Amino acid sequence: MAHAQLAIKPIDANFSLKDKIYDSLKQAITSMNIYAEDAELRLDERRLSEKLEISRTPVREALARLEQEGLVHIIPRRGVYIVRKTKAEMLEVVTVWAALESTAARLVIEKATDDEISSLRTMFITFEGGKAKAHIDEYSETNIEFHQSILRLSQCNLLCDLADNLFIHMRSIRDRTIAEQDRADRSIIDHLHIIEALEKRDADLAAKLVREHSMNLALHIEKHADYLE
Amino acid sequence: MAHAQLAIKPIDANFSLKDKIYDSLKQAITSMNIYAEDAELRLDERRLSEKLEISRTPVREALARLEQEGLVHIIPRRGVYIVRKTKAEMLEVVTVWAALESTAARLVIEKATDDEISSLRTMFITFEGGKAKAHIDEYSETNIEFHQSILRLSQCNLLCDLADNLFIHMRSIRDRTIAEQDRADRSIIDHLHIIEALEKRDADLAAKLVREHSMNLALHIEKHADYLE
DNA sequence: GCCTGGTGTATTGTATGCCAAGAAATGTGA
DNA sequence: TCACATTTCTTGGCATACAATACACCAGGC
Repeated sequence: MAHAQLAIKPIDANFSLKDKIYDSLKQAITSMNIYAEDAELRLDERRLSEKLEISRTPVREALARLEQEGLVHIIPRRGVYIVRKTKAEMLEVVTVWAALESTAARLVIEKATDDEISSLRTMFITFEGGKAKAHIDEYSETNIEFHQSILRLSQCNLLCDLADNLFIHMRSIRDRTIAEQDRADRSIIDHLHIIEALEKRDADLAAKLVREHSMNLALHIEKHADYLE
Repeated sequence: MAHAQLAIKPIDANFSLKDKIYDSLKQAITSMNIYAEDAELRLDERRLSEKLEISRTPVREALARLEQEGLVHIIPRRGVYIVRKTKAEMLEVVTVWAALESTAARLVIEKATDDEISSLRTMFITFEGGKAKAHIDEYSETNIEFHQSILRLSQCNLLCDLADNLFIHMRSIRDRTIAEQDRADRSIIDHLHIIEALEKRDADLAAKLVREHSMNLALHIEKHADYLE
């Protein structure tokens, strides 16, 4: 039903072009395939500002933030380039990711309710019994959701934020890391074991399983990710 | 002996005001006592640019980076403020720190030589036998050095960088966390145990000891850091 | 033909000016 | 005197102008 008064929205006064551009660029960068051979890694301030129909200043401030975050690299007087992680750097990302999620698992055991933990189970019902083969795409999403759920349930914002940043890089190569079917099946089994450890409130075991699960990804990258230089 | 060729250094062309200001401000912020009641948390773009004798633009870009890093908070049209962590946030910092250093310990065992590990011992010779009481100031430095050494020996840049950022916040309250003497003595004992675990190449034990050592700091903050709001 | 140096253009770095939003100060009426 | 409106001042947001550099291209000399 319509109100009799003019429906003025509270308006998000936190709208600043700088922030919008930051979000927009971040979104654009994370959703493009950085590792394609023909990927355009150069970012042109002027073209960006023209395309967004604003001046260069807020664009530059957004780029400064992205550089601090490690998504782009600014070479003075040369230009702005989207960062491609080397294989070694990607392995570091996964290693730190493992550290963060493993600690998150410990916190989940401290802080999450039984219900919250068991909610993790429900997201895998579709895939139980090795049906992952038929639904690899969906599974890829569920997989991500699972890991993010653990971080969320840890109720540690810093952990979530840092992990999200790392995840950007992992996401950009996920298509090539889950493609193999036995890896998907294996992954589901790992996840179920992790959930069991959480349900038993066995912090050491859960932390260990989470860490090993992530480090398996590291091993996989080490062996097969030749596209990372 | 002098070379026959002209020794031209590549010249650090990475001089950009933006970066210098960033370093300068970061240095200034980390070395001030943020948690003093009379601390001036407000940063004024114009005053800064006048004091540095440059324009506001590079200052703003430096501030944008500092915001992304979490050291300052920019409120649109209101001002720039140095961030004071709440107690809860500081606990998160320590928790994540524990996660990172614990993983670093594992990596040290994988990657460091026996010599590198035993080098950790030498920095504590001065304090052995409970002499920490007399040298608390020096010990505080050594303490920091120890933790940073572990990170360095892990040979994981990402781990080091992230930990350094967290350390900025921990450093700002360290005077009040090590002040008690039994904490200093206890700390040395912990460190020696950690070194022993590293020498035995017992990854699980080392990781556990490092984590617990850091989490003790969390407990201490939880109980005694009332100055954090 | 290749190297050297100069020139022009594209692009980034920095300075500056104007504008709008908040905050503080001031004025005004009950 | 107090509440509220108005003005003024402060301060950050954004646009734009100018300066400096990198790179491509070209011409001339060896």
